[in-house]
Amino acid sequence: MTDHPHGRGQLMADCRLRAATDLLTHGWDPVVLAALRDGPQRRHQLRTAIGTISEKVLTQTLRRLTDAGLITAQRYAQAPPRVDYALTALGTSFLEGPMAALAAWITRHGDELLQAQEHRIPH
Amino acid sequence: MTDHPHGRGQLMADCRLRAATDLLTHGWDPVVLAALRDGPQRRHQLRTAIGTISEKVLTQTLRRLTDAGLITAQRYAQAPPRVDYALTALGTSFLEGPMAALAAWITRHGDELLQAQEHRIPH
DNA sequence: CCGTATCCCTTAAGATACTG
DNA sequence: CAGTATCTTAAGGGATACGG
Repeated sequence: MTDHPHGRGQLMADCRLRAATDLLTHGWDPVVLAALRDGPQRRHQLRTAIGTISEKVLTQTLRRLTDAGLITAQRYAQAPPRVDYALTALGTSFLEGPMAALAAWITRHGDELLQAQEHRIPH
Repeated sequence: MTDHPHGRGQLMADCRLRAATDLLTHGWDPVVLAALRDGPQRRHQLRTAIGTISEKVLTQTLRRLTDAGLITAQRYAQAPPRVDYALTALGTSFLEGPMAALAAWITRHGDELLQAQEHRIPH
């Protein structure tokens, strides 16, 4: 879903809307953003805080969020190297806007959602 | 990302949060939900309204949203068959809550998002 | 410590032909 | 018209070993 050779029809033809929804189609993006909520984190701090993310996926996620302008990568020229990741203003607004709305919706309707899925008959 | 044999760490360990974010990891889900915004639609109406969704994917999406309890499938015993898809109260609340928040965020910050991605150097 | 490079598996998604 | 079946491609994700 990263590239769009097809488009998703006129309803979401707006490139901006696609770009934003893509921030959520990558399941780890919200996790990493949430992990940065309380201030900058070094890479391995993120890794341990999140717990089960792989090296590769963490790298991809950080790069994608950096490219999108939601986080910054502050690099210190040291040995051993050190990199601090932090939310940008854009990232913070995304966290406090859409993601907060999602979290709020879950606290209200999450039970219904889970309940419905329990009734699923495993084909 | 449909199943979760791994979990996403303690930050998002809450199953309800995962269930909700999964509604957005399937890129077509928001599109179909948005297409139902103005009332019930028959299957082929959705197909033409959306434009580029394939038969299979439309079926999968409708089934997933139905299972999640966000939409209903009203079946009429006719020949030729007729099925009306409509938002449930849960689906409407999802549309008016998280998705509206996302749309609102885009109108404010979408430009910054696109601008950042333009500066991406294609590896 | 911060990443990269591989290898492998799973799945979203597209295209098309076909059934009730 | 609604939906299934089948095949194919591309990409996400996991694990681990290696490099700067």
